[in-house]
Amino acid sequence: MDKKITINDIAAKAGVSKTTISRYLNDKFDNMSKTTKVRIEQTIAELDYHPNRQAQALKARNSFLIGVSVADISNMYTSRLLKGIGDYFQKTHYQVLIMDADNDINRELSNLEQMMTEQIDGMILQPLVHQPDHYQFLINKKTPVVQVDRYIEPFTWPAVVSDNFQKSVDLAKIFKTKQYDTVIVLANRITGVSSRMNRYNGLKAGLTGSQITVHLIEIDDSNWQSILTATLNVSQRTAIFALNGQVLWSAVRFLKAQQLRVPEDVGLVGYDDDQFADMISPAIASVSQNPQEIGRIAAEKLNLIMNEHGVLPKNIRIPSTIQLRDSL
Amino acid sequence: MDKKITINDIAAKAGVSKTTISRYLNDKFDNMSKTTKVRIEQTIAELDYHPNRQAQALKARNSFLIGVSVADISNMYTSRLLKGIGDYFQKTHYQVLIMDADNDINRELSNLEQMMTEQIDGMILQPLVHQPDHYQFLINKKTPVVQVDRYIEPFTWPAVVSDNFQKSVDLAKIFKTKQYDTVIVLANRITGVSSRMNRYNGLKAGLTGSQITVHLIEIDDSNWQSILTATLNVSQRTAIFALNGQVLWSAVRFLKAQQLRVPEDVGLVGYDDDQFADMISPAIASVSQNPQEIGRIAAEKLNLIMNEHGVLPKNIRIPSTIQLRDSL
DNA sequence: TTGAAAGCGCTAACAT
DNA sequence: ATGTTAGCGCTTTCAA
Repeated sequence: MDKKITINDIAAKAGVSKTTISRYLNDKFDNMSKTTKVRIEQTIAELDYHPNRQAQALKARNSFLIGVSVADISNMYTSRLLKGIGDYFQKTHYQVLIMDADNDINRELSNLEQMMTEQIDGMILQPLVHQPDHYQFLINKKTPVVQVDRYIEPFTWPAVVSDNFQKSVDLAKIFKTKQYDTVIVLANRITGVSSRMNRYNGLKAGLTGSQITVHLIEIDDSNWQSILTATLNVSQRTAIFALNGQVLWSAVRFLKAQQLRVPEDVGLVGYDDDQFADMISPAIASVSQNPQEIGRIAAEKLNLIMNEHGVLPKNIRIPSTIQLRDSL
Repeated sequence: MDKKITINDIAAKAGVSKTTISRYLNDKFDNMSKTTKVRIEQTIAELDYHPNRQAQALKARNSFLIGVSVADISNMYTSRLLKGIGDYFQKTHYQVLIMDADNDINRELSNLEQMMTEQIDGMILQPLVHQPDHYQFLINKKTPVVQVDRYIEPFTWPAVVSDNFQKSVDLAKIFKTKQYDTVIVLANRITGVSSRMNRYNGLKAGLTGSQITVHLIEIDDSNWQSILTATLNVSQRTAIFALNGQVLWSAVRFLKAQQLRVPEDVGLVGYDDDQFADMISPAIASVSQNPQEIGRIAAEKLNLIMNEHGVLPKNIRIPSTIQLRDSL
């Protein structure tokens, strides 16, 4: 390994004090002679010097690090979310530290602890848990936080989310128009995940006063398939509403295996994964979110909070779009 | 913002010197009285103290930061790659700094510069460019690097990749058996991307001596669709080989629009995105890579290089699997 | 069993 | 226009 070049090496080689080098690094050229400036520039290039960020951070008393905690890094929603966050911070002097909770509460906790040790200046959090007391240590710390996709209640930090409730209300209208008598909501465990709760509750709200029955089936339940079959057997015209991309594909797989036709035997509508929903036959109706925009706005909001304190917590809803296709 | 708690605060409150606190933090209990240990433990818990990583890094002369540079963060391959990398480093004391080049050479360069400033201890690189001179500054720095998915030539750093060439040779056999007379390779620009080159060259190698013609069509070319149509018109039995997931879906979309039947009118085989390839009708044959394993192995390898210097550059191939389905 | 003091690479207040 | 110096939070040598 090469010996690391420091500010002292540059100072010595350029024949000036390290203060002058520091001034150069921080663009303080007001009182610097042209010659000195050029000489420093050359020396830095020659030795390929990069100022040590840890030392700068230590001195400045902040780390220029943003922590991003995601529930599960390996799905499209997250990828696009991260794209948006990265695009924004790319233009700033912050670095992004992404940590994957892998849907494991203990791992999330350990990640958040790590972030504290890294002295992160701010954080974007897709919380695994709905209860604020689980994040109490973070709340106490007063670290700037922006939530994405989901939020804890009561609101402690601003959240940037999709308009989940409203879009389910809209879907309810469609179910009524198409004269379904049963809607099965297929989801991962919804308790404690605000986005899923809102999708479920929005549907029920939109359906009040109608004759349509709503069933919730969680695929974490090992015998969800038999529950689903049983439910289908006792209903006339049923639609399945899959609350995320992964669940949608489980549903498609199930229907294929059971040789149930869509939409003749059962209607189907999902969330996300638009480009694929569009591709299969019949094309599947879905609610299309905008995770990249959610990420971008969250990053922007966080930057605002970090640098001009006192912005109030607020719930920011990014519109999603219902893509009506052949499956309903 | 709360005043940050430092080692001095703990020392003062616990009534010992900061040396002793430091010893506690670094598990040096050999000569520490039980009482002192307990008192420190309590004080740390009470004040919710987290040692400052920047200060530790400055002292230790390394950052405990790993840089990961990916070509494009928003696709499934990358997500799963990152999952593997994260899972590995999760168990170490390293943090992972993920940077997205967004397929932009300048942005990649800027990211790598940033990483130098962050004093990263090591790097996992999915290079955008094939030529070593583009990465010369990195090579000079002697930063430990492991390449993933692709590599620059001649080999400078070890690379963990899929067995691209071999799997294309295997596919060639299948094309022969199924008596195709033309294979169209559909891809993003392959020049300078070793994985794509190997897939293309493997196919040609496997086909030498046969009567089968190979055409390469790059979808970056704005009129790829007309080129494709023209090619299909002059051939008898054609198969399309799409070199990655994204391109595969472009192909599916194209064939659907042209109302060409698969496999009757044209055969189709792709790469990645297995769960979707499996879902559509007809199910599409595809080569299934293992990006999570690639990530894990790369991380492991990097850790090895960083901590026990002198491991020689080597090309590690992770097997992928050909999933033969109805589309061929 | 514990502490004092020096120093990691940088910035900034205060010189000159 | 530039330099001297103290100090950010930590680890480590040396001493007690």
